[in-house]
Amino acid sequence: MSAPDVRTRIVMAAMELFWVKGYNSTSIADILSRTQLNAGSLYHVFPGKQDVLIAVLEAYRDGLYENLVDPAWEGVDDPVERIFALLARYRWLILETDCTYGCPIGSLALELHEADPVVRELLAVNFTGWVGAILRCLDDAGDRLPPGLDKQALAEFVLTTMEGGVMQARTHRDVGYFDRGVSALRDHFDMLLARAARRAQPA
Amino acid sequence: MSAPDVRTRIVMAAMELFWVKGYNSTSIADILSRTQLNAGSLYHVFPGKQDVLIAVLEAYRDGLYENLVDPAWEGVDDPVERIFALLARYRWLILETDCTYGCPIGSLALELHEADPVVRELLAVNFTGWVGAILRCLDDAGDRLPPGLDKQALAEFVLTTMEGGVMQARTHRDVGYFDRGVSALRDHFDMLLARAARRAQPA
DNA sequence: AGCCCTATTGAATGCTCGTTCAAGAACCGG
DNA sequence: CCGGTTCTTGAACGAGCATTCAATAGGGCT
Repeated sequence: MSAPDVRTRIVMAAMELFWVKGYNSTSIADILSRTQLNAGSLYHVFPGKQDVLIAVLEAYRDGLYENLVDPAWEGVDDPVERIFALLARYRWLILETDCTYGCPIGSLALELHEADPVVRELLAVNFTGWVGAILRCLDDAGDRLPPGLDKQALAEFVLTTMEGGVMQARTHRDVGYFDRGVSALRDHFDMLLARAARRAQPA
Repeated sequence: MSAPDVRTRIVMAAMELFWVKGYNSTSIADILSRTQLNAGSLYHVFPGKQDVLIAVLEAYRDGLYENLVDPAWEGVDDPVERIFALLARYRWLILETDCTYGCPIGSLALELHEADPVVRELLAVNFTGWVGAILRCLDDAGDRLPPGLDKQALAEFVLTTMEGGVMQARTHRDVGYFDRGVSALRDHFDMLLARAARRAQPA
């Protein structure tokens, strides 16, 4: 319950500000006023603004399960349903933000056009972590999915569905765009599950 | 062959700069040096920077078929193949830019967090136009697709696949992410076409 | 108390940005 | 060739930006 240290306060404030305003549109002054710190304190901990971004991306990477995946999977055991539970969590975030929600990683990935290699690598790692969580579900689904299915590709496709749905929902300010994307993915899974069942049934 | 007028030169330069560097990272000075114009000339035509953005988005909207769709569809008549021909064009763009390609509209949609209503509407209209082109293909495919299929949703799903694939390909600097997304969408279409054929065959 | 190292303060710096505007050039109808 | 309008020039402005740093405070050790 003790006050978090300076570094943590900065990272948490920057996390939210980068998410709401984007990286370039967030000034150091924004972070300072939000954290009630002075410029020197920030620059004592971080060499520069980009290093704050790096710390934010590391925080997303390290908090993936704790902050996003585990809450979404609470009370959901079926591996396939876990995938859609995670997507449902994003739907909730969209509603909670009046359809202004944007995936923090996706937004940063598209905003930073000439990103430093370290930053780009962290963006990629964040995507890989997310896809890894889905991949775990697909592995757990075992032979309910067709044999020979490229599970890595399918896991990436789930991320694609989320990112595309979030992007369109925000642009149109309408969850329907997200819902229809998830619905299409659901059809995709249903067809895959049906195909696997058809092969398994006639033993 | 005569030199294009000032407005056109500005819009064309801004189109490329916004695409390469993003909106916020492109300065008026960038546009001026690229067009060899002076500040006064730009401000004589446009009230401000945002109006340049609006003109750029209108140009994308108005040039959708001429600059993107028609070239992609040249020599491709089958409506379903036209969808994948359009995606193939994006694949080519990704390769042409060494996997740094980003959809101009998608990038702007995620970069502009607190966008003016006019700008947001134009972003939405651009998406709608793109989806409309896909929808036309789906309609042309007629009863090759299952009856009762939500074609609007499927068309949006194609956009989702493109945006998600482009985003991941760029972040990982690897076309494979785009290819696997398209491949998953191909599977999706194959399964839909097979389902429709199964229903039609046993007359 | 005295010392040293770490942490904080907040004004100052230099830069870039979008935008303005008075002055002048180019154009055109009569 | 004149008068009026449109377009261009390019310096100037003020605001906001990331970053620096000398001065100061705090905390732990002897």
